[in-house]
Amino acid sequence: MSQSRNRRPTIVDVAERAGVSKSTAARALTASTNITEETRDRVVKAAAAVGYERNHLAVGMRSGRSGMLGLVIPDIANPFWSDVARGAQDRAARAGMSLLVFSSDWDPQVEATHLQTLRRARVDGAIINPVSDSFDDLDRFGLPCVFIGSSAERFPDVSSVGSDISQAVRLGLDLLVAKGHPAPALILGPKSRLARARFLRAVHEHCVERDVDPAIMAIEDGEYTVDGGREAMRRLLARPRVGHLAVFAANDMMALGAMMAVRETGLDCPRDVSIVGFDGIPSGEFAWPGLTTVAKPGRDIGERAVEGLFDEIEHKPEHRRIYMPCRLIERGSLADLSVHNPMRIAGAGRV
Amino acid sequence: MSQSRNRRPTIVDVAERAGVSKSTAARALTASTNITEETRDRVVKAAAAVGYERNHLAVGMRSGRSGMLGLVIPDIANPFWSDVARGAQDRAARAGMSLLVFSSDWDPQVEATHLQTLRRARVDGAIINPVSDSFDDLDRFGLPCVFIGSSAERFPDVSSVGSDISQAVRLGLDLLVAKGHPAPALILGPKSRLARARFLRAVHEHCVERDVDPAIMAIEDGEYTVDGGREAMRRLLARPRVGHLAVFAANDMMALGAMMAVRETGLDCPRDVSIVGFDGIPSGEFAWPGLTTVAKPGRDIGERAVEGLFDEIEHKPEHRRIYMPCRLIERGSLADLSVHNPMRIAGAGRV
DNA sequence: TCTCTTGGCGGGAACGTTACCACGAATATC
DNA sequence: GATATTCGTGGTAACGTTCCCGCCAAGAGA
Repeated sequence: MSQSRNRRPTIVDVAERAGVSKSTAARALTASTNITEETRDRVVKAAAAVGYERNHLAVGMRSGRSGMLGLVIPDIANPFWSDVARGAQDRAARAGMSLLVFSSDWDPQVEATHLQTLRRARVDGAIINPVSDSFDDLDRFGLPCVFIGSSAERFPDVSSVGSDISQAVRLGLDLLVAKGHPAPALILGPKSRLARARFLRAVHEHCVERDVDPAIMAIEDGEYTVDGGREAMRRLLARPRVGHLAVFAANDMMALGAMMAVRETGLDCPRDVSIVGFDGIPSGEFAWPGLTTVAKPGRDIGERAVEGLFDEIEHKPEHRRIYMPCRLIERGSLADLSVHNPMRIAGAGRV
Repeated sequence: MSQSRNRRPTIVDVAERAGVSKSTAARALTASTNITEETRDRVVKAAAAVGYERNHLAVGMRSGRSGMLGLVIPDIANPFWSDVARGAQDRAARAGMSLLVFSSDWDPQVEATHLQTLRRARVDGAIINPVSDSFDDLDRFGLPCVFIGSSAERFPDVSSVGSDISQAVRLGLDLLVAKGHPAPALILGPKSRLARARFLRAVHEHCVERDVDPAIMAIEDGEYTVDGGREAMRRLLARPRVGHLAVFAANDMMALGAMMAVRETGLDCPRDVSIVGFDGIPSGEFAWPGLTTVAKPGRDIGERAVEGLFDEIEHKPEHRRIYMPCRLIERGSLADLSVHNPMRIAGAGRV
């Protein structure tokens, strides 16, 4: 009588079956204090018997903790961001929390909508790659919040997790120098993007350390896409030059586009042109030649963002900015022109 | 007094400010009946003034609808599945619903845990790529549910959305035949996988229609990975053969691995070996030569799955099985050996 | 034996929302 | 002009959970 067939069992169903009050049933199923081992056992058995599953909506309402986290990224279908999502999801699941995932498509309007949905869903916190330059909603957002990605830089009073661009650029440039390309050309993103400035600053720092004038490096801009990279590379190839051309692209998609442009021009990578990318997307592995690149630790960034969010939710310490180290992936797109390379004599450079 | 600073405003805060009862406030903010335009206006203004956001936890508890959907896939970082997730998320968002995303990593144990989390979260329904062969939890799952992927085939009494393998195989085989490869070799998945049988059956059907004996096609098995494809291709190349070798791989990763094996053996694709893949992952575009493949409509599958789930939630009609058509992506990995191809004389085959 | 403490348990309120019902006023119908 | 209908509004219960408080019994100490 107490439990109709099509209703999901509640804690009172469990209590009735175990012959205790719902308070006692709740205690048995949660706290470990003030309860006889024998009573607890009876309740647990009753819960299993009726197929009881705790209603997290009710728990969330009562406790003010929904047990859910929000993740707002530009595009879950983008390999880098899906990697971030995977890391975040894993870390959240390990803590018994669920992840609400949204794609903003780099559209501030869409982003605002998703943030509102997050607030309504009463998530306990959110991880956001902010697309809107202003992010007016921030003050209104009113939830524990961690930013990810380079655009997070704009908001000094919010904790953030990103990749260590400076270290990444150093990694790429060191390799280029070691392989005999002391002043590679640069393919960068649009001037409006903050990431571009960050990248360029890191390059300059590296240059002054080596006592080389940054001005001698050729620079072309483009959108962070395959086509953007292709166009930029075409312009680079159209410039007068002597000998081998080395390129450091600020994004793997652009690097892949650049590689296409090289091939379309009838040249060969890495024989005539060397290319180093930045991101570490899977496609780089299957390109030919394989794309040498500096890989961002997407998954780790996702994990650390969740951990940072936990801090934010629980202790509210000082806001922190975390930069995750990137790592080099050497494949075939970079020719070794260094003096110590025996291959150099044969003029091959093929890897 | 009514609204302390650190509490989020509720509907009674709105009601007090608008000078109405909370019932009226609720009506103004939801139903469009039995309310004066003037009153509604006052309430809406009051809601905006106090920064009211409807609490979906409470709504869900009261209405029995949480407004959330669950998605359980093997790996959100896998390009195909992240595409599915993107489609599902878009469609859900369009209906004002949120998506809880989980990765099972092909582990039945992990899957079971996620399903339990979904039930506890009181999602209104779930989209699942079932990994466990038995899926004992299905009867216990007790939620509206749509399966996706070829493994869904095992469960006749659950609605499912997948790609039309039969049509996809036909597409690939038709192209191979048209380009002068009447009996390509096949690289398939492990014998234990249902998808393998489905693929092979479709090939056989196509063969009988063309009056060719399927037995003349060489077959190699492997895991659905790059290495699996590489090994399979090595074995294929080790077999005695005359002239050009054409291969139809049941998975893009395997196809990419096969392409590597070809290169590692000192042969050239597509001059010596033609390769056609199946999936349509982005990496295929950047490989060299570009991978000709049959693309599964991942995003569409995600969208349709959500739509099917809506049907399941609302009307509960008959269970349905939906097969989404795949589409051909022609790139450079398939040589044209047909009699009508002028290039054939030159012996190039390069695209 | 009486009081005091302790541990186990039940009753009730509260979280924020919406559905249902009742009430009064205004309009429509005869 | 009396009754029926409609419309706008307010009060209240309920969704399922947990927390606080009070109660009772059992044991300890005087």
